Amino acid sequence: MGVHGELQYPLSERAQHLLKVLVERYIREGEPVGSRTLARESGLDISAATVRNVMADLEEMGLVRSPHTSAGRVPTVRGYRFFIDSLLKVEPLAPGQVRRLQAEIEEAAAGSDPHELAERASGILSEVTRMAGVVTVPRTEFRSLRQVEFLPLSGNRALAILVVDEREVQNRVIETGRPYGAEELQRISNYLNEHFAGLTLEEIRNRLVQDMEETRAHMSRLMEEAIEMGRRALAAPPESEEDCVVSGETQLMGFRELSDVDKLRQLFEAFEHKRELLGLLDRCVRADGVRIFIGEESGYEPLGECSVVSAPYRVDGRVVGVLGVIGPTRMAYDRVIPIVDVTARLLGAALNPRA
Amino acid sequence: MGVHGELQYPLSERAQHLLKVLVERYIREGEPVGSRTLARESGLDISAATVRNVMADLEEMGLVRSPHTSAGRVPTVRGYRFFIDSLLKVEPLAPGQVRRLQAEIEEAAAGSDPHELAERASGILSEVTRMAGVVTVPRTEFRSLRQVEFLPLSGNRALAILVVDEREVQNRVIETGRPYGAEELQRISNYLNEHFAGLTLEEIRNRLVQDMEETRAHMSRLMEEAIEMGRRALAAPPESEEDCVVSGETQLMGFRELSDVDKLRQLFEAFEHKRELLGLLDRCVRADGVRIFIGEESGYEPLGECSVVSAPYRVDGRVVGVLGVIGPTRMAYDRVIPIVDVTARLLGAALNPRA
DNA sequence: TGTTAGCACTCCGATCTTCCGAGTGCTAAT
DNA sequence: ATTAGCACTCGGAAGATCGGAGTGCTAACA
Repeated sequence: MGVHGELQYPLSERAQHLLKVLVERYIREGEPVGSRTLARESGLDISAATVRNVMADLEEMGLVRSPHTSAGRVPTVRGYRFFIDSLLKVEPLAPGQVRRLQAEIEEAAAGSDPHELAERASGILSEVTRMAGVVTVPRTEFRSLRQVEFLPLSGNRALAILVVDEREVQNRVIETGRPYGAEELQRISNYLNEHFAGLTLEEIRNRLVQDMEETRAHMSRLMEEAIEMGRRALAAPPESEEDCVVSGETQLMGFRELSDVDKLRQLFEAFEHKRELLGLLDRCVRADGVRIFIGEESGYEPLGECSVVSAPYRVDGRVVGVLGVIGPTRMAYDRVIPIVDVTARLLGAALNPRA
Repeated sequence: MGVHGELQYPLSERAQHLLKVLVERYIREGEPVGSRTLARESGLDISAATVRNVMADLEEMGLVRSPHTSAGRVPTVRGYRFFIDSLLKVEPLAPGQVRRLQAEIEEAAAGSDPHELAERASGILSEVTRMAGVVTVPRTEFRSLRQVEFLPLSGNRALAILVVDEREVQNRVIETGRPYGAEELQRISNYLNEHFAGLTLEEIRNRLVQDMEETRAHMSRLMEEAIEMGRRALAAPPESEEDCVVSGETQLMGFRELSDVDKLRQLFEAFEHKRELLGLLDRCVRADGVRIFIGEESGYEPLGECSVVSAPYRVDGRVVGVLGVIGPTRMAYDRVIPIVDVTARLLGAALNPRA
């Protein structure tokens, strides 16, 4: 962080303090802050007129603006940015809160498939922040295959059942080129289970390609078919709109700044087109911790009045998904940031293969 | 139909016609209809004053009302009811439309699990009606078991995998009382598959209870365990909020009558608490065809300004689910009713076990 | 008896005005 | 550099006005 908030001119201690108080107050009250109020609130022994001078500077730097001549000031996107990067100090979440979250996440993780888990996690985020929660379904690439089964279907199709990691069952219909009988399929699954159970899906995928090329010469018919079948069954499923779960959108209807039905509609439509959201969230997988997009920073029009606070979550040190919270730009970042941060860790932990 | 719309006093032909024209016009334009307009629009050679007299009658009977002294009239719930039950004639859907729907439904049905199918169907309904679609996930009670497998999990738990009807795979974690090994479980599934594959889940459930009681005496250990395991694996899953899928809620934000953010919020919150919706939809499984709830008729406050047009869908003659459309009371019933009707049939057909 | 023209009346909503308070920018004094 | 003072701006709330659409009622008419 920090790189975003660089300013041409350094800001005096006092100006920074005033900006901080202004943003905090605006977040709390939702109304433009006037010089008088700010002078009083700041704790500094300073007159309104002085504050006005400072405000003029801040305005020139693009950190605040006034909605009209005779209103107070509100933070601009840059103002929020600077506030978050340099002024905000985030308290760690109270241990009690952490425990509560942990309990909820673990309960959600017990015996739900990944999609359901994402739903639950998103619901939890939404409930505790009173804004919208968003969670991507955890990637299963790096989790290990426990067992695979094939069942014949009508025509040249078969049903592949993958059991991953004790918990999750994926099933896919695959084209087989010709009809296979149950026993044949049984032999194929035996072969695959023998050779690949315990490896991660990704490893298996690589191995399959490799085996195919290396040993093509002295491969038995069975092996060949098994490998082909495995390839089809394990082919990475297409990125789906369903990989991104949003919930608690309704919460956003409570905010003044979103009381315009048209804006609201745009926003909600955005939630339906999850592909864009996915793109946005993807941008934060490289970041190590919490990443924040303020208003237009997301580069996504309908989120103009909103901020996204997001964090990747990991299993075994690998990023397998992203979660976050979407709310009005004017949100209590100091409260939301640690929540997102902790939830990401907890979700990762809950996903870790058990002992 | 019909029983709802009984009136104390019979309505003259002319009054009925005027009511019909009024409702149609109101649905089209969304604004109270005045006597002058109505006189012109009715096609009858009649003066505005006469219309006013008729209106007074209709108002007394509670079929129309005026929002305020000097506005035109709008239909009341009873007015809509009478309109739908007695005045509306529904054209069957154009063959082209039917084919389009059919194509979409069948595409959706191909290789999706029931939940996904419900989502897709709901999406289709929403898209074609430009209102919100709602679909309950089809019950699997009456579909036949194809195969069952058990895999050991850690602790006293096992994973049960049920393959139902060629297409769908359900999996559940069950408590087993003691740890079981893979071979043991294999024998148990073999036993169950041998005896029960091909029967419907419900039949199996009954048989299991029956077998348990009848043959307790001369039952082998294996049988006993297999039956107990089967019982657990097939136990009816609890009714879940997820059994009801709503989509396209956003569409509702376009309607004038729902432009109040608070109302809208209530409505959207209602969509999140699907249990109530389920209750409402359940009330229409006994009806044979399309059933309509107008505004307060649903008995569900947040739907006050909305109507629900719903129909059960069947597989093998049995109702396995309900689908419908939710929109403003002022909706084009003549268009929506056949769509819901046809979609229900098509969905049923698409769910029918293939040859 | 049912229909119609005429008329006085009501009420909504759009438009305009007024007015107050909050807040600003600027200037001059400290 | 800071402050008090002051003229000025602007938004928004609270009326005031006004036109139009539509009504109910009455009296005349077929």
